[in-house]
Amino acid sequence: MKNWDDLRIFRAMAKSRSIRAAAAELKTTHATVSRRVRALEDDLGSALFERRKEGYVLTAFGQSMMDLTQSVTAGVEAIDRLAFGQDGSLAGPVRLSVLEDLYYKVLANPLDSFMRSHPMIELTIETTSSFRDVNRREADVIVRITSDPPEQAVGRKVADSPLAAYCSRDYLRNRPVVDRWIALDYPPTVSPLLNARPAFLANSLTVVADVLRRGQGIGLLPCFMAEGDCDLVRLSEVDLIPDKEIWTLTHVDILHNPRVRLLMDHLYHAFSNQRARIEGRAE
Amino acid sequence: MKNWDDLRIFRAMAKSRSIRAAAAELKTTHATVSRRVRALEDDLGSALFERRKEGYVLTAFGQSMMDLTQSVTAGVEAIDRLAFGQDGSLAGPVRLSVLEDLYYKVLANPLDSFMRSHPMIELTIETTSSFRDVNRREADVIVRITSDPPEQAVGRKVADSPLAAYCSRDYLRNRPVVDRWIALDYPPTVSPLLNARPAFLANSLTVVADVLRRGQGIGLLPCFMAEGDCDLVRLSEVDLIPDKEIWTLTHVDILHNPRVRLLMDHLYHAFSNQRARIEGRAE
DNA sequence: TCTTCATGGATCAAATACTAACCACATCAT
DNA sequence: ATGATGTGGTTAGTATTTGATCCATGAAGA
Repeated sequence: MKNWDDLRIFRAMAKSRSIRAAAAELKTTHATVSRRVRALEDDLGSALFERRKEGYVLTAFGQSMMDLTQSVTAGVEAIDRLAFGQDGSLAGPVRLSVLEDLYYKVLANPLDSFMRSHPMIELTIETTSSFRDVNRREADVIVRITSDPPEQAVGRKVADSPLAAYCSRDYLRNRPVVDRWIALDYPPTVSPLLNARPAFLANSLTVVADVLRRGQGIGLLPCFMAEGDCDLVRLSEVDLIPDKEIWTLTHVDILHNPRVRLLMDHLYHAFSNQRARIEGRAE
Repeated sequence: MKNWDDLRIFRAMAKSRSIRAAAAELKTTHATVSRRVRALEDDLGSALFERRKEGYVLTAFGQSMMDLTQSVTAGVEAIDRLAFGQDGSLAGPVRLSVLEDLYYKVLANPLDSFMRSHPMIELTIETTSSFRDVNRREADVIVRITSDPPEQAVGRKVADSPLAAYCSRDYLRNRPVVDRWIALDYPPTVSPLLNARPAFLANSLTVVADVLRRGQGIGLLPCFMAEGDCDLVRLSEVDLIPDKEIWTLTHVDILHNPRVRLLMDHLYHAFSNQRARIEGRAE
């Protein structure tokens, strides 16, 4: 193979099945992707993709190629982690991935102080719903709400994240005989399911909380979302419902990087300080 | 990692421990190798090599890197073989690696006729003493004189290659009471060892045969080297000594390439036709 | 000692790859 | 229909990478 780097382009293209999407992922233009893919096909002597109306789709040969690039990619990812882990400097980048709601409700202040204490660390916070892969170093540290943390990752459970029922003071005052239930429809994060048919469904914790604040009904929320919110009241008649756990995670290869350690420690303390509230044991 | 292709340069550099040597292997210039290695070091953030008087030598980090590139290289090699095996065209390149002496004594005419029969095949014959690795597709087909063909390779044994004792007619006429022995000192290929202390040692079959032709003494040679040579006489008093075998080898991934098949078949027939002579059963 | 050879650094013109901008075409919602 | 959006192809100008060359240095040979 003339140019090993073409495999990087090939993989992006195979995954996104579109020249432009691959270009965006690779932070380049579609002209470059097009040219490099064609160069690779010329080099190998066979077509890798077939032009279809659904997009570029792998040929049988392309599929075999994709399988074989697996070990190449794994090697490159391991190299990236090795290099990052090797880096003993306190100055430099760390990337944190965290659910946006968790950032606002729990981590905003602690991360602010983290950045003040370590101004030489370039912290990138990626608040996202879809979780990043620590293997690929899409993020260096991940705060994940889950019940089973992934293999390969290392880290610690920093809190439980139970659910409780909340509503506004208003709603509580003029409470109807039959409660109106507001529910979250958002599988990847938390799954507060009810037998009652919900009157309102939203795929965002923020939206559910907002609707509850407006007095529209009763809803289940993770305690970190609602405890300490002066507009929301917890219904004491409904017990805490154990749900997910909160984990801080990283990869063993980069665990010894001092910036990763600092951030992991800081996160641990941030969660420790707020654990009572997050777990609904406030007051 | 910004550019996966830098790993190709890195590996060449690590193996040759010299910028210029790596450049030669990569068919580029030392300026490029120097730049790319530095670019990789910048990208990874740590030094890969240390400048010593013996040349560039891997740092501890570079050594770990080298280990991790193993799977990358293996993947790329598998890809190369897949692409070559995939190529169903009769027109195109095949590379054959064969010991120079074996080429002259056994394969010269058959390969000449092979090229005449298939003018669209670009046959590259690499006559070399050090054997090529079929895994890396340093050669597509290899004729190897060995007693244990390598794993991973596929092929067939095409002949035994026993040794016999030869000398010139001249020497035989004026034979001294104590024979002068001419011996080969060449481990990688054939190892005709004797208890008698040799009067002459050479590391080339051609040279040994030449010295024998000049009447300098008696020597052991593989039959393919001496049988049919009108200047050399076999000593009937010394029995045939079983030694190595001759194998034609390729990689399973490229076995179905039509050019590889044709060449393998042609080689098999070439050896079949001359088997009696090669195995010392001539006349 | 002096010469020869090979090594790697530095420089700049030439080759190459890249980006930005355009286009034509398809899909989809209005 | 029709305009908006997203796709990939093409091309011209630019930016980057490369290769040829010169240089200084150190090791090996005469």
